[in-house]
Amino acid sequence: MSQHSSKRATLSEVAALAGVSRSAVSRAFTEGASVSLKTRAKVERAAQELGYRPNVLARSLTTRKTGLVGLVANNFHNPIFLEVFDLFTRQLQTVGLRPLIVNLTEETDPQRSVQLLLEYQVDAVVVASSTLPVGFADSFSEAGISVVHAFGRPTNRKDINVIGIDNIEAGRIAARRLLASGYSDVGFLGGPEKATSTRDRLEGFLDVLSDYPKIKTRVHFAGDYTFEAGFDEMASMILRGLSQAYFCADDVISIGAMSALRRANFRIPQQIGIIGFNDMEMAGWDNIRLTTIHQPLDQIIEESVICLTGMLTLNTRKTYQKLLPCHIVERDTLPALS
Amino acid sequence: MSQHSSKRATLSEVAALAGVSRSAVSRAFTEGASVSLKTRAKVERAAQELGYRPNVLARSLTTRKTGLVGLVANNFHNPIFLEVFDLFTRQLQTVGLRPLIVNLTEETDPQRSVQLLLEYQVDAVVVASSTLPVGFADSFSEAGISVVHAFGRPTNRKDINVIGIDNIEAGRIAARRLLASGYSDVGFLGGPEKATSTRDRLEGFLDVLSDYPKIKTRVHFAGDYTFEAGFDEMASMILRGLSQAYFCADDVISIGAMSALRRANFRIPQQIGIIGFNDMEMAGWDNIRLTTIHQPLDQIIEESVICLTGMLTLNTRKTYQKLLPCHIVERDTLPALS
DNA sequence: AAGAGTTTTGCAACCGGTTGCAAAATAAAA
DNA sequence: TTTTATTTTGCAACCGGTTGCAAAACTCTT
Repeated sequence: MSQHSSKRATLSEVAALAGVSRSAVSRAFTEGASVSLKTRAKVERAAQELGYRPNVLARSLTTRKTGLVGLVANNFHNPIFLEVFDLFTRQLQTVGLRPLIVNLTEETDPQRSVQLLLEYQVDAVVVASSTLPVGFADSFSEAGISVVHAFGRPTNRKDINVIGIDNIEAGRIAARRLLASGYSDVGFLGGPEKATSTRDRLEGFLDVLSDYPKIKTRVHFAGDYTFEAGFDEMASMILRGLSQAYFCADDVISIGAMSALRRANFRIPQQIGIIGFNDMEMAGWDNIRLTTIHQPLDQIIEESVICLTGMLTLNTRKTYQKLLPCHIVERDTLPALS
Repeated sequence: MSQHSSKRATLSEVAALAGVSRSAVSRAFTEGASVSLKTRAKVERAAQELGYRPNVLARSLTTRKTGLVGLVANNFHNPIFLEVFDLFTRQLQTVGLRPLIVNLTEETDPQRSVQLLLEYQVDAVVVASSTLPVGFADSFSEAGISVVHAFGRPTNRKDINVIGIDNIEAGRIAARRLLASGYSDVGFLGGPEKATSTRDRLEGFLDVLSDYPKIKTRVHFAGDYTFEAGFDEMASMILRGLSQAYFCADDVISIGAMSALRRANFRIPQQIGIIGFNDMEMAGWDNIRLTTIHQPLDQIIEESVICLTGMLTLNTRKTYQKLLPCHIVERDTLPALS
């Protein structure tokens, strides 16, 4: 029967009620500490009575573990991020860690976010973004916080863990797929030109196509990983002349682009082929059915959390850099292969 | 020049380096505390030198304010929630509060979440959901944490703040709009039958229609606020016979339903009219253009945060229950009104 | 220069926990 | 029953801060 005065019960009060020392209470609430069953029972009864719950923050003062993990992101307008969020929060809470979200907007000062997470003594930071300036993750590491950069690009800095995909290879996969459909004029429609993810995907894309000089290649960038950016860019491309098929470096850009194409009465895939990137939930919706490159979200996030807990429990300092493979999932925006 | 030893600098170290007492350092970092400019300068230099940042958690021990706010949600599969998330995290960080996310899944024990937030000494909790069992928010309040239920339903419990919309009125608005188009056979397609939001919207919907006995009315429920649920339910409705227009009590359900209709070659709005609910970003996308009832997300969230900060600064205990008005945004899934 | 008023400072206690260490209690061996 | 080994317990110091209070250091008068 927990009782609820406005003030929260404390360790000492429990100790008093149970008739034991404060240490005893502390030990009763610590996994694997040395307490007899007798006292533990007494303590538990008293705690129950008072509705006592240990103060994790006070504890963290001596244990130096807060269980807090900073989750830094800047892409709150791409629906895939909801999936990322869902997976991260779930995974983290299953291993007993609590995500502290930082929404990096244009207004917020990145350096301030670093300080903020420092002040909250986070055990580690996850940077979940492919568009953050290279070197942003570094500043955490410089401040002495372990950091894993999910969806990041490998780096030769030894103190940054990176779990992501090989964007260059993804670009190649897309190019090869378009070649397999026999197109002779193909385009790339990326996200922000400065985003490493877009640059890498483009690099791989061109890498393959450079072996086929007869195939015409065009390159465009949407300013953002958003529907509007995809729509607008495609709308202007329509006026300037189109390729036969496009690799859009993000699903939501693909959807925007397709929307512009349909509005201009192009039929997909008969007249224009599209291959996207990410394979977000929505790509499989019946009214979209986007052929796209699947990014193994759940694996990336699972590995990230594994990496995290690894660093926290045994605090090994070995760096973890892992790129997971992508694959195409065929739907209805490219002609079926024979 | 901050220097970065592996260990973080502490108050005492700064005090030593600056040649002042620990209290002085503490005061230098406290807004409006009594320190001379001279000492403040000394402290700031030393702090800079050591890369010192105060430990917020240690501070919270005496101040009894952590700056942490629990953000509890269970709808990580409805794209609108990304918008909710974006707004909440932004708003909270502008007032200096940090969101601690709890992802309530089927596996997680709700009571455990309550304890967890208690252990982390959150200053308050925001429950952001319209589908959580009535009385869930209560358990926080019972545990002595102030709670605001965003998107909730008004309650006569005096200790729960509710900021949301009048779902019953929203149902009425939808019904009137369908009447205005002259339909004589209309349907309701809700979310989970037990969700209060769905029940209330239905109540309002039927309330209006009960005055028009000649108009045929059908009621259906999708099991979930998801695309698939909307798609599947509509698919089965198609087999059982359709009304002329539907009020779908959520945008993502609407999109699923429309997808099923289009696949069965129904034309929208010519053959079947649809009005949704929420007005999420995607509803305005060019390939969707859903006529829908706008829910004032930003206002709800802004008010929620205002309510929160109100309770925290002046800790008034007066309850705040506010329902904001909704309005229709006309797009292309209902015939235009003359 | 002494006194009164105001601001700044440091001491020491406290916030709610943990933990090394030695003493006390218990169990096992002789 | 005494001795020895093992487990359990409480003391006291500590984690990194804050804060009431009285003393110290400044002002400003007179």
